[in-house]
Amino acid sequence: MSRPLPPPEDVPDVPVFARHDHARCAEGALAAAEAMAAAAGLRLTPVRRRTLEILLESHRAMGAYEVLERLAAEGFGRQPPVAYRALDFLVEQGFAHRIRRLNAFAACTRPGTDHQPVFLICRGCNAVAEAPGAEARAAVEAAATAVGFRVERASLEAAGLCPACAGAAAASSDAVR
Amino acid sequence: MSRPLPPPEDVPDVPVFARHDHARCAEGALAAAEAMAAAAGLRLTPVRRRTLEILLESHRAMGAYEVLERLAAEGFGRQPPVAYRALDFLVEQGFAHRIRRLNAFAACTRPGTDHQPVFLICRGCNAVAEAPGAEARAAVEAAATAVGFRVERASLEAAGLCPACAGAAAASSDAVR
DNA sequence: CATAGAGTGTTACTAAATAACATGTCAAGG
DNA sequence: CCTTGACATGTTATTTAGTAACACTCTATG
Repeated sequence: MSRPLPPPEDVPDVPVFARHDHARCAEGALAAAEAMAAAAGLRLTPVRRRTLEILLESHRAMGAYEVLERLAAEGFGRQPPVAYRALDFLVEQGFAHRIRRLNAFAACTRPGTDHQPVFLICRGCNAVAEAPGAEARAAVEAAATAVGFRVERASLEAAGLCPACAGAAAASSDAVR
Repeated sequence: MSRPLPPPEDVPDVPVFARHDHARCAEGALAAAEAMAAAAGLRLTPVRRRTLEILLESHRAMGAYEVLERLAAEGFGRQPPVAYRALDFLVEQGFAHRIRRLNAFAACTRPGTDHQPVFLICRGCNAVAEAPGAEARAAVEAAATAVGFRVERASLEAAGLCPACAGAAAASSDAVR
């Protein structure tokens, strides 16, 4: 059974690129995922839960094999499907995202809130943030509709520099001058 | 040497999802690539040229290994770097695009024209079309700027159904009724 | 308490990508 | 003319991603 339930509205909009209380941020996301899974009658089993926790440790995207290594070290299965199944579950439920540019996965920073983010991938520190994507998605939709294409899914990913890394880059190029 | 040159303006805007004279479409793209490479002092060598021709045969995205198989059969090298190097060259020069969602490559339908397309990937026929992406990119840029992120590159990819496949799907679901 | 379905684990394999190194080609400068 | 260096092509070998297929276990339900 999987009865639809309004998502919790108390998930704070965490500014990933800003300093923040990460422990609290991760706990919140985990709690939200737990609540949603329970409400939907889905099982956030040990592997799945642990996988989410691992992703939540940082705001980086992690490869499936990197996750697998961690899981294996903690006594879970050591074969690829173990990681892929857990990750696929998390992605399906919206607790994590697949970052196609990196062939990797990142925890969702706002689980439960209905969002279609643009992913911002910093090439300096590898952080992945989610920016509101409604406008961008509307524009993609419009461009597609204009040629008769029916969009089912869209991935909007931007690579570049986060504020901190851009600042650092500017500072070091100053130093050279 | 690599002097910048204004791109040729005579590349027709081919509607990939519409019926079109594909031989002419492919020839045009190849000619444009040749002209651009010559103008920029770059070498469109046999492997590179052949790789582009292979991609141009269809409007599908092809995996590097699929391309490699073809190249090997024609007497070129049979190891992955052969294909990857040619493909990377084509992508760098804007003669082809990397489709991240598919881990694959597609020939550019409008080489030389300065474009930042949205890719439309049909799950029915695997065709990949390019739709104008200026608005969508502006929206992504705006969303990024709002959180202080500096965008360097963005991939905008939509998966769904092209007009023909959407029509076919509708027809078959009619048939069931 | 039987049993179907979901979940977890395995083996085995295919596909994608890159590192590191050897060889060939060709144009520019001595 | 011949050397030299840059670029291109080829190789071997390895890493990283992803999936198919099958066996076992647990658990909710009739």
